[in-house]
Amino acid sequence: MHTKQLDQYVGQVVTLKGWVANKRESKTVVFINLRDGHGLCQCILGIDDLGEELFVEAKSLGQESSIAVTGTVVVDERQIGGYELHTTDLKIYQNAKDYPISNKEHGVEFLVDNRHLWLRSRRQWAIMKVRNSVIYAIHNFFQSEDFVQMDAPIFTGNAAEGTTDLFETDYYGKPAYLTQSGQLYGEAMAMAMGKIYTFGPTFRAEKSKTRRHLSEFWMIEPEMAFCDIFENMDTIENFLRAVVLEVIEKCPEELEILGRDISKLETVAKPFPRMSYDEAVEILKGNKEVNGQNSLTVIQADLDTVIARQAECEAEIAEREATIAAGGIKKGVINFNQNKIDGLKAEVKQLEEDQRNLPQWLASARDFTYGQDFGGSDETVLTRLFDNPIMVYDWPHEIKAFYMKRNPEDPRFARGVDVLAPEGYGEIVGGGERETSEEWLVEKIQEHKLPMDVFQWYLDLRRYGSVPHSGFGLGLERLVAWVCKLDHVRETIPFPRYYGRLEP
RNA sequence: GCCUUCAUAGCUCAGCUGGUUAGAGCGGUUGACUGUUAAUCAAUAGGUCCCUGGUUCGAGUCCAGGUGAGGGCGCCA
Repeated sequence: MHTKQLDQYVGQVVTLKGWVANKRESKTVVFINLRDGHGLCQCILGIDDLGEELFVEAKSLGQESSIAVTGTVVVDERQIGGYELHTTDLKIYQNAKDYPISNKEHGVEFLVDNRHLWLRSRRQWAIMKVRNSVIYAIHNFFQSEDFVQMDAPIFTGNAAEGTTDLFETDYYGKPAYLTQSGQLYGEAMAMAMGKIYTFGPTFRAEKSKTRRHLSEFWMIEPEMAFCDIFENMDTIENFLRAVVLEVIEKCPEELEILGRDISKLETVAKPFPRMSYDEAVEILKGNKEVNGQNSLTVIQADLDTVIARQAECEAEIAEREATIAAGGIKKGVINFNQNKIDGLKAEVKQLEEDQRNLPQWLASARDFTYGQDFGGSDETVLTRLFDNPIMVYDWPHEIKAFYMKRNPEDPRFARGVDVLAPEGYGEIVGGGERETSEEWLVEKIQEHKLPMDVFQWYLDLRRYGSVPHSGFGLGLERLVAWVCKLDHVRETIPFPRYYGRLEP
């Protein structure tokens, strides 16, 4: 029995077990918002129903105390969830005191330090539910398409894309690395099973302090035999569309709590724009328009909007501060204004950040040198013109991994594809068609100065029944961050690991 | 690795061009009051102003170094 099942028990006596999310008390009645992991329910504890002794105990309950309440389920439209419990009995498992996370605002560091408790708050609950649905939808898609799920090893002796940024461990006296990608193993498995996908943790020792990097994250890597880059792009598009639409359908309440504008996600039903690297560079540099819009002027306009908004915020702060300073108003009104001011000041800080970054991004896009990889800011500038994920393919082969297949019609390019999410979320998928020629692969391994001996088993795949094959890697946390429209990927995983963070 | 912003009460923040006794709200405690929704009202406790050194008659405030954190770049998913 939990709070999401109350609709089946209207008028009946039930017992709910959970935690005190919030409490308001008076002389003869205590209101408790009970949180049980499924939802919330307001419980009314009256002195006449409980008796003097229990009522006094109820009054003393601190936030996050664990309790069981028994009472009658009553419909009440005003309440979260639509029901409330007229309580007649109370069992206290523990009366918790001094719970550190209040219902007020907190800073990032404090919240992450208290991640084990922060997970209980409503927003975090919603994110974890969305993450769960995303994971379920991913399995659902691949299983229904006859992919076999496989687990790639986490200890590896080789490095798919070079040895930098790897976590080294001691493996019976030899160096071993925590996996950066299961792809090479996925390729081997695809030759056995036809279509496979991995779903596992990945480790990168990048010293990145940005809102889209983690040291430990979860990656989904499908690999398909007899599949070229264009079929690969079809799969990516169908896959992302299926996952996002399923999450929208299953998590309306969670997305509502997060304040997510669903219409911005529903666009995935439309085709994803596809463009070559060459075309993307032209758009990025402002030489080519998209739907009559130029990337550079749009970003400049964004900057102007930011400046205007900051002026608005500062005017409102001054106005509210004057209201408080004038005096003669109730404490509640002061609090209300003070909270608004706090919120506005946080927004101003963000806007100031934007004002420092946007001009840099603009310059970076304008001065982009053909042949380079796109940086984080370039991705943001480029995707600003689209309302759907975009797919960029045919990259200069020099900047792509050694296993990427050359375009047979134009060997300057490798058949890689990056999927860039809208709303500034950047690269969520990287993939491509794999090189099939042993000779070209050997050449590339030497070019990248990688140790040939650890790739012998991989080269075997080209010696025994080599076929065209493709695959991609999806970063789970970046996908969840986009679906939820979060500021930072660290909120998408229960216990984030990123540069400088190992606890809790 | 580079650039940038910041560090004041348990939490979120204010503290002006340096000035003697360190401020608010929330949270805690006590009381009042109320079908309340981050309730409200009153009282009350709570501080090594991150650390070290410097300038000064005087430093939370200025300077240098350190430590920790936020963000951006590079790299990536």
